Amino acid sequence: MPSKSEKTRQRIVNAANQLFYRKGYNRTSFTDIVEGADVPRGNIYYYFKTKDEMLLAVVNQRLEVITGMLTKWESEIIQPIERLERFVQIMYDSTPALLRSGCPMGSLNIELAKDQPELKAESKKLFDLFLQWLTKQFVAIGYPTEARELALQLLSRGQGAIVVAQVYQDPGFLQRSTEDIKRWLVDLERYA
Amino acid sequence: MPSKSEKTRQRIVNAANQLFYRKGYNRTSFTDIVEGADVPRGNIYYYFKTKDEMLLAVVNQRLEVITGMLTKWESEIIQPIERLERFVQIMYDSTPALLRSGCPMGSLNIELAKDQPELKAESKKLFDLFLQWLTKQFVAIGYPTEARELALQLLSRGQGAIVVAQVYQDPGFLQRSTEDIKRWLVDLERYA
DNA sequence: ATCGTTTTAGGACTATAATCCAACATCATC
DNA sequence: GATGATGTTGGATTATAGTCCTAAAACGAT
Repeated sequence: MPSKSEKTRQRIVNAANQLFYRKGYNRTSFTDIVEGADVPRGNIYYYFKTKDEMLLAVVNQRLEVITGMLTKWESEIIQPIERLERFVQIMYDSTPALLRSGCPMGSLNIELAKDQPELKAESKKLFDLFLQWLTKQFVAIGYPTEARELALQLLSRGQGAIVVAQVYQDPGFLQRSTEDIKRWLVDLERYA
Repeated sequence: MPSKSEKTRQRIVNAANQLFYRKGYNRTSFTDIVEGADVPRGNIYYYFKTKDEMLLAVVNQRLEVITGMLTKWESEIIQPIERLERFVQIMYDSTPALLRSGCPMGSLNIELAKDQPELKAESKKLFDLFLQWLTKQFVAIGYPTEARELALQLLSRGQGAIVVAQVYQDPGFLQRSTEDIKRWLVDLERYA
């Protein structure tokens, strides 16, 4: 059972996670987090000394959640092509959040890449995790040598679609893009 | 001839423009701008009352520069397909800046889309300008009905390539992506 | 040269952010 | 149930950001 303290910590990380996504890292203040997590002002510093530390905690939590998701997909979905389709599908399923706040992983990296190299390195791990997993799937459908490049291309397509869909608040574009990507994947598998 | 005051204003806008690109809008302070433009602290408020106003000025300047560029392309390049290729080429030519700070238009929109809707609407104009121009070119190569969708796809591909190339600091990926896009364009024109 | 307008100049003021602290409560263990 | 470790609390402190103000300098027109 999680201790009371552990639960408080979780509340803080959850609040920070959501705020970093919705407002961006730099525009999120400790006050925001404290209010979001409903913990008294000073208490937060018992858990995290700096805002940077909070980002690490948030990224690590995301990494865990994503790892869990990908592992689950690998155990539940037998065909690698269907795993890839599942990845694309989740993008489509997240349309409302993506239109509102963009890609949680992409927008964070873009924000931090500007001039916060240490934090960017941290958030890049999210990309690495997906990249590795996607690469593995592309290997499995028969592209041992091009797998990594194909994984990068898949990420690239996803990121592009999300950015444009968000700029134009256009769920239709996101839908058509995800369908395009799925067609591309199916063709790739067919002609492997 | 530009008056002295006009030149000062320009220096301020130029400094802000560069800083907004390199550090992002929210992480750029008035102090940064004042130092970058080398004007005394208080003087800046003679030109811009708020930071928001500065963003408007920066966006407007960018719009003018881009309009000039696109107009020039239209007068100098006869074939619409070559105009489109030129658009892609400029992406490739900007590799170092894109790897460092991302897409000036994309990253700005992503940053402001989070929770600054008025400012986001302003920066969206940059996308609109490109979208309109690209749409016109796709019409010209024979896609009257799908022109806008193709233009969105082109923007999407560009944004995705830049994001991934920046995350992985990979100029090669950007190069391959721009080549892919050019091939796609050429094929589009061929089978119009 | 004078006068009114524009521009310069630097510091003052206010708001908000991040960080720290010292006293207090709670809990596990002996 | 006494004691040390763990966690809680709200306010205090400090840094930084954005905004404003007032006085002086520069400029342009008469």
